[in-house]
Amino acid sequence: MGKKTTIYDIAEKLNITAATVSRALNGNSKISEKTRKLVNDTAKEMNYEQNKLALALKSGKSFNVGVIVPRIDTNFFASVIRGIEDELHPNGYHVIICQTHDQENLEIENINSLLNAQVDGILMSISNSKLETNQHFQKLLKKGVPLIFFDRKKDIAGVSSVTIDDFKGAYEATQHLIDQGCKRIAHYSSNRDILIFKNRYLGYKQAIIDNGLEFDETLVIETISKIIEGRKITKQLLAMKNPPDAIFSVSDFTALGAIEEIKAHGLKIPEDISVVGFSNEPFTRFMELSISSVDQSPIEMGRISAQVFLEEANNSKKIKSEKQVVLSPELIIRDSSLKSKVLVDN
Amino acid sequence: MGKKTTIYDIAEKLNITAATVSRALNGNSKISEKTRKLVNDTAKEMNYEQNKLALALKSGKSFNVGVIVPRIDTNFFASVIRGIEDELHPNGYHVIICQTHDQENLEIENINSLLNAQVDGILMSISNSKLETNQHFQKLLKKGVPLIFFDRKKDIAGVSSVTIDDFKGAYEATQHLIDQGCKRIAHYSSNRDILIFKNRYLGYKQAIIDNGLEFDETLVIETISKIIEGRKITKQLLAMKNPPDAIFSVSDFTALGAIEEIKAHGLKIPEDISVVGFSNEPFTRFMELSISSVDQSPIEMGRISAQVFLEEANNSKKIKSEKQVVLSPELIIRDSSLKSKVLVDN
DNA sequence: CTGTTAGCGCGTTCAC
DNA sequence: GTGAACGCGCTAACAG
Repeated sequence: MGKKTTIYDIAEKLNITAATVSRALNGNSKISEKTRKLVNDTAKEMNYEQNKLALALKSGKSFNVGVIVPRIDTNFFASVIRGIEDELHPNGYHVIICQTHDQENLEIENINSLLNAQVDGILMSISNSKLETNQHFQKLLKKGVPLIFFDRKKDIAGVSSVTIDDFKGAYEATQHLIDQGCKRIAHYSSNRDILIFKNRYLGYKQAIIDNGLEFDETLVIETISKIIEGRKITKQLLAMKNPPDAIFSVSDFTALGAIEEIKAHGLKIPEDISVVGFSNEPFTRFMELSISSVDQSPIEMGRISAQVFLEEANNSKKIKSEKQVVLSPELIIRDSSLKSKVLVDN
Repeated sequence: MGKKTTIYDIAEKLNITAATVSRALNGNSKISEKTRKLVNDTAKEMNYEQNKLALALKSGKSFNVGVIVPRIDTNFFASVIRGIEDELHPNGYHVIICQTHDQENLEIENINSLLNAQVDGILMSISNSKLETNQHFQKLLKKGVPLIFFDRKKDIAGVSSVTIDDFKGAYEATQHLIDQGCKRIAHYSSNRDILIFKNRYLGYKQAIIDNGLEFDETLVIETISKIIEGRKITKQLLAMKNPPDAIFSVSDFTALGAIEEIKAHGLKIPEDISVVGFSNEPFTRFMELSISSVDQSPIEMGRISAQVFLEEANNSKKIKSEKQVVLSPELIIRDSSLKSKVLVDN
C-alpha cells in the first residue's frame, strides 16, 4: 500500500534525472522555468513529500532537538516545554521529550540516546541527584552539540543557560516576610548541589542578615518537593519550643504541605505563621487561602532557551560563546503572607 | 572537532570490512568470538556510537512517534504524555511533541511534518475546531502509519482509540447531583462534534430523564474551557428567573469560574448551588472548597495508548484491527457537591 | 566465518 | 540547463 514516492519516481515519469528534480524542488537558480513548473506539478500530483531522514543523514542536521526534564507532568516543566515548542516549531524543529525521574542514570542514558538520534541540540534541566559526574555533558561539548540548561543548571564552561535570578527571588520573598513583621523565618530548601536551590538559600540568608535578624541554621531544612514532606517537616518545626513565625519554601508543594499542617494545628495563616512558596504553580492562585509565591515565567524561559539554541545552532562554526541569560523573578503576594490588607492595591 | 566515528573507521583500523563490524556489533550468530570481542573492544575504545538516522533510513523505522495535543501545559495532557513516554522509552522509542493550539491548520501541518520526519506512528487528541476534514487522517492510514486517538477522538474506520467512558462519567456525576437533591441541573458543554463532549452531554441528559426530572435544553450551554468563560455563562444563568441548583461542567476550569461567580453573588456552595467538574485537575483537590470532578486517569490513558501503538507497530503486516479501549472514569466527590457531610467516608 | 555489492532517499560536485 | 556519479552510515543479499 502506501509506498512513498521519491524524487526518482517523479524523475522517471518525466524522463529526467533525480538531480534535476531535486534542484527544481529546492528552487535552484539554474533551472528552466518550464521544467520547474513541470516538476512541481507532478510532484504535487504524485503526493511527493520530502524524506527528512535522508536529508538529515546527508546534511547532518536532523532538525530535532532533545528536551530533558525530571518529569513532564508538572506545570513548571510542561510550561517551559510549551515555550520551547512554540518557538522552535516555526523554525522547522521538532521537540523530543525525555524524562529523568530525577535519576542520573536515566539522565545519562537519555543524552546518549538523543545523541544517537543525531539531535541538533539538547535543552535540559538537570536531575536532582547527588552524583558529581559531568562526563555526559562534556561528551556533548566534544561532539559540538549545543547544550542549554534551563532552571536547574550546573556551571560548566561552554554551556549556556537560562534561569531566573533565584538569589533575588529568594531575597525579595524573605524581605517581604520581614516587612510583614516576621522575625523567625524558616527556609525549606532542597539539594544545594543544584545552583537554583543554593542561590535561593543564599538570597534568603542574605536578607536575614541585611535586616539585622538572627540567622538560625536550624531553621533551614533540606527536603524534596512533595506535599507530604512539607507536612512532615512542618510538624517537627511546630514542635519546637521556639517555632518560626514564617516559612519561605523553595517549592510550592512543600509550602502547601506546610499550610495544611499549620491549619491542622489550629494556627492561623498569615497571622500566626506566614508562608511563601516558589514557582507559582497554578493551584497557589486558585486556593481559597491563596499562596504567595515567586513566579519564574516558565513559558518565557522556554522561549528564550529555544532562542539561545537557535543562535548557537546558526553560529556553529564560531567560538562557543556560552550565554547566561538571567530572567527576573516576580514575587506574587497573596493571602498566605499578607497580614495588613491595607497594603493590597489589587 | 568531534567527528563521529563510524563503522568504517573501526573497520579500517582492524583491517576488516564494515559489514563484519556491523555484524559483530549486532550480535550476528555467524561471527567468530574472537573478532566479535576485538570489534566490541575497539568500538568502545574509539567511542563508537550507532547513527540511528542511517539505520532509520535503511530500515524505514525511525523509532520516533509523534504525539499531537492541543497544548502541553495543562495537567491532563502533560500527564498523558508522561504515561506515553514512560511506556515507550523502555521500548527504545522517542516521543516528539507537537501542539495544535486547537487550530485545525496546525493539526494538519503537524501531521505532515511528522510524516516527513518518518515517525513510526502518531498518538493524538484532536483539536477543538469545527472543520470536518478527515483527509489528514486518511493520509496516515493510506501510508500505513498507525494512528491512535486518546481522549478527544473521532470515529474513523481503522483508527484505534483510548478514552474513558464519558457517557458513564457524566451519568454518574449527574446522578450524584440528583442524589444530593438537585432538580435543575445545568450542563456546561463544549463542541459536541468531538465525541467526548457529545457523550458527556448524552450521559447527563440520560441521567436527567432516567430520574424523571424535566430536561431543559436552555440549561445546556456550549462554551470553551476557560475560567473567564465559566464566570460569564454563570452570570447569565444566575440572572434567570428560575436559576439552576446545580452545575455539571465538562471542564474543571469553567467549573472554577462558576464557583467564583456564584460566591461573588453571595450564594453558598453546595447548599444553594452544587458544582461538579471534569478531569480532576490538581487544583480541584487543593482548593479550600474542593471541587468534585471526574477523574480520567491520564497517566494510565497515556500508557495504554502507547501499548496499543506498540501492538500495532509489531503487527504491521496483519489486518488493521482497530482497537477501542474504554477506561472507567471515577467520580471524585468533594466539597463543592456534598451537602450531607454524613455521607463522607473519607 | 568474512568480503563484496547494493541500496535506503537525498543533495551536490563535476562534467557536458 | 541538465545528466552522471558519489557519499551520508548502515544492513542485507549474495558470494566464497
